Amino acid sequence: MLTESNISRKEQIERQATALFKRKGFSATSMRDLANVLGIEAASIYSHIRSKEEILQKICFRMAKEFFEAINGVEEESPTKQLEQAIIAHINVITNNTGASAVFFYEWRHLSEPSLSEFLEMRCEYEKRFITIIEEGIRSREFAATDKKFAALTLLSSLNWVHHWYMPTGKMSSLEVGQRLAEMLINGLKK
Amino acid sequence: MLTESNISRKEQIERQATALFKRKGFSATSMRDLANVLGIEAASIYSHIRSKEEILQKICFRMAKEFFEAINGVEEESPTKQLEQAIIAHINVITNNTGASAVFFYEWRHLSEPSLSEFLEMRCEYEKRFITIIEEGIRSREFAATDKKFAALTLLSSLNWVHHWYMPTGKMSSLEVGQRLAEMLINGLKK
DNA sequence: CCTACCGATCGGTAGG
DNA sequence: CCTACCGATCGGTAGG
Repeated sequence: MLTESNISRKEQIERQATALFKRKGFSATSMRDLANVLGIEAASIYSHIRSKEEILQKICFRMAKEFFEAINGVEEESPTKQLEQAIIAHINVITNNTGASAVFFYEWRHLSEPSLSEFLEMRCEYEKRFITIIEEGIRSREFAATDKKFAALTLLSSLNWVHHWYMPTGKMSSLEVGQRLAEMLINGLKK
Repeated sequence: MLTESNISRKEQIERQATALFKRKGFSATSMRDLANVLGIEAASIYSHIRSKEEILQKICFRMAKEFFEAINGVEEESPTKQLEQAIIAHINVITNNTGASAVFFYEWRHLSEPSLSEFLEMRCEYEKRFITIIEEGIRSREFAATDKKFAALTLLSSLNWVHHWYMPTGKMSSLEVGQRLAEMLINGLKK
C-alpha cells in the first residue's frame, strides 16, 4: 500500500519541489522554501540530492519519457484516428502530472548544458511524431493541405494549456478532455 | 527619425529588460545582467526606475492595454467574422511585441499585490471578449455547441504560442499568421 | 552616471 | 538530519 508516510524522502523532495517550481518558478524557488515545506533544514536536503538543478533534470526527463511512452502506444490506423489517440494520450500524461508537466513546459530553460541540448532534442523528436501524423493525414486527404509543422505546434500549444486548470476531482475526466480537444482541433469550431 | 541613439534611457532599460525577461525569466535576470547589457553600472539604473518590479509592471500593463485596444477595433459582424478579426488583431499585437508578449504571458506571476490582482482581472476581462464571441456564434448556430470557456481558452492558448517563433523578417506576415490560425481553429484540420 | 556599500539571501559544504 | 558556516550574489541606497 502506497501512503504518504512510506514514500521515500527523495520522492517527497521531488514532489514538493515540483509543486513549488510550478507555483513560483525554478529560479524563484529557494532550497530554504523547499526545506520549509518539508519541515527540515535546507542543508539536510543535500543528503538526498546533489543539487537544485538535479531535481529539475529528474522532473524534465521523467516527463519526456512519459510523453514518449504515451505516444508510442498509438496504434496504426487512419491519420485522423491516430491524431485523436495521440491527443488523448498526450492529455492523459498532462492530467496525471499537472505539476510536473508545467515544469516540463516552462522551466526546462533553466537546465544547463549538456542536459539542455539533450532535452531540446527529445522535445523536437516528440513534436515530429505529431508532424508526421499530420503529414500522413494531408497525404491521405483527410486533412486540409497546410503547413504541417505550423499545424502540429499550434495543436500542441493548445493541448499544453490544460495543466493550468485540470483537477482530478473536477467534472471532466482526462479522457473527456482529450476527446473534446481532438474534436475541436480536428473539426474546428464551426458547425 | 527614430534611431537607437535618440530613444530615452528609460525606454532602453525597458527594451533590454524585456529581452532579458523573455530569455532568462524575471527572477533569473539580475539588475547586474541588465546593467551589463546597457553598458552602465547596476546602481545607475535606479536613476531612471524605482525597482525591478516596476519594469515588469510597465511591460505587463502596457501589453494588456495593447491587447484591449486591438480587440476593441473588432467590428460588429457575424460571430465567425468577428472571431477571425479578433484572432488577427491578437496575433498582430504578439508579432509586434514578441518580447513583451512573452513577458506578459509567463512573467506576470512575479507581480506582487495589488498589481497582481489588477492584472488577473484585466486578463479575465480580455478572455471574456473571446468567450462572448464564441457564445454568440453558438447561439447563431455558426459554431458547434460546446463549452464556450473551454473553447475560448484553448483557442487563446494556441495563439499565444506564436511569440516563440515569429520573426518580422520571416516569410509569413503577421496578417498571414493570423489568417492561417483563424482558418485552422474555425474550420479544423480536417478537409 | 559612478563609487562605495548595505543587509539579506542564495546554493551548497564540512563535520558530526 | 542538524549546526555552523562559506563565498557569491541579490535588489537597492547614500552621496556625490
